[in-house]
Amino acid sequence: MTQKPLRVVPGSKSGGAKAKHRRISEEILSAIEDGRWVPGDRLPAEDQLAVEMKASLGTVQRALRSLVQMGVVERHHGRGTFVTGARAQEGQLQHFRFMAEGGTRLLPVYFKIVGIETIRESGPWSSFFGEREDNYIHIQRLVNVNDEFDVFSEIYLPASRFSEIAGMSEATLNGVSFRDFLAERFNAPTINTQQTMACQPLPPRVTRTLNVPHGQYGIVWSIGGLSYRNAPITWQRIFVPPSDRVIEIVPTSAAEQSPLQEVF
Amino acid sequence: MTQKPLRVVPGSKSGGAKAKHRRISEEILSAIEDGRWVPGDRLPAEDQLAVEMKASLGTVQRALRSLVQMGVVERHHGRGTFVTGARAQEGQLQHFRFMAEGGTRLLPVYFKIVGIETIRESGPWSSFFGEREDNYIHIQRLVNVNDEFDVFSEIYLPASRFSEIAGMSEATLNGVSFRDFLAERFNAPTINTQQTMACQPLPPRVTRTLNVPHGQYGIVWSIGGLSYRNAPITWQRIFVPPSDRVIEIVPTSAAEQSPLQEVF
DNA sequence: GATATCAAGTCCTATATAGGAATAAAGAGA
DNA sequence: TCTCTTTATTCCTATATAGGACTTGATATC
Repeated sequence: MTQKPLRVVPGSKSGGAKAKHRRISEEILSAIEDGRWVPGDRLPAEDQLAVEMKASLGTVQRALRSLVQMGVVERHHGRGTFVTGARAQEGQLQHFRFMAEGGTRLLPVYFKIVGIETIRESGPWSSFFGEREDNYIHIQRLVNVNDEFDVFSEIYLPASRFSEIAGMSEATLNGVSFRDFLAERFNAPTINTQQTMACQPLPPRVTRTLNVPHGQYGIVWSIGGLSYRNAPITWQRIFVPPSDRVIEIVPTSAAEQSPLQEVF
Repeated sequence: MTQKPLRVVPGSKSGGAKAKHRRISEEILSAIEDGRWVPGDRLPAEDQLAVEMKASLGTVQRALRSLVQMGVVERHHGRGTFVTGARAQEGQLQHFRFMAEGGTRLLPVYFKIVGIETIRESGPWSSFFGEREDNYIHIQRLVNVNDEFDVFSEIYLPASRFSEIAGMSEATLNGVSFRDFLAERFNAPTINTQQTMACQPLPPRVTRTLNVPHGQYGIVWSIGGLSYRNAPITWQRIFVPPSDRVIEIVPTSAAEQSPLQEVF
């Protein structure tokens, strides 16, 4: 009796063989993840990459376009291809911005650290980071917006990866953007986020710090920060008390969600 | 004396001549905007498009990839290229989702219209739509989440474009997703959004409808819906009273902000 | 009638090649 | 010294071509 031919499941990517342009993208991405290239570095020219990768020019170009799309590299006509640095948004938080109601001008913000500690408690952050992690650095900050109103921000970092931070002084950390800081010092850029929101009573430590009535309602906004390949790196929570100030939600991806006419 | 050669400003796209692949993208996009192709339609095959557009296959493919990126078309191996329909997310609002705290399951929602009127007042919506529009259809809805808690939603539509809706009965409009409805009936898909948020006292008509105490604080969430080429089509505002329920923020772009491994 | 095979249509990947355009640095000329 | 020109490097666009892979429907076979 003859061997019955294998019936290939429709829709399956036969064998999981990845396209070459994709393999190249991943290879370059891995190199960046590993720190073989760091933000600001120039990659080899595309024709040279083509030789190294044993691919044609067009294939390498396509791979690089994917990385541009992801916000991992930037390309400049005539200059080269560069690993994207965490570009600091002057005086702004990174996942959202403040503006006056109806206005267009962004409002400047200032941070002040009100507490750093290492904790073992679990909470929403532990399910975000997964079960392997059990020590967290917990940093609480007071965020002032345009000298007018305050927001409370707290960040949870896995202690194993960022242990150096636990030893830093408040003076060192004051005023820094953690998004930039982690990207530059730890090669852990935030590429994407997971966000949830609710209107709830603010916890006592927050109402005390913000100097609003005990039990005041506010927006409780949780932001999980993900890096390359969706690896979790930060979990933060923002407490926003009532105010006229309106928060503009910015895109969650580093690949600056370009206006449509720029997508091409 | 000889004519001084024109000094070209560095960085200028000499003459504004657009790349061919981009011109093709825009041509197809225009056809879709004009309704020459409607959601679900299959576009001509890529090699046929190449002939029509007097371009090579690779160029057409690149143009089509841009449109996929924008969420305007979908391509299926072996089947064809299709204009993206507004895919209904069963029982879910379109700009955000509800889930229980810490849970992963999305909660179903139900709409009930509590008021339709045509108004002339101006407000945040008028600056969003621009000054030319002065009549708006104002639709207020009660949104029930999982039989457990309620949210208030209101939508402002420019009356000139959507006048038919003003004449529709509540029965017709009850339960529909306006995002899908506008996409299908008016060829006005929401491609992108502008969002702002604040914690503020809920207005009386909202507290009455939601049956919460007068003056209760809540999240006031404004969402401006934009279509192709960032043309404004809807302005809506969601009032979220306090609750344990946590809202998951979904990406604002129709181009399903794919997880990183799918970007390639 | 059910199943297997085949063929056409379509998208997907990849290559080799050509010339254009932006940038930066080296060199020529006043 | 300053300005202009040239050159090398680099990215950008576009073409023509080849073969592979998925889907669908028609055809042949049992």
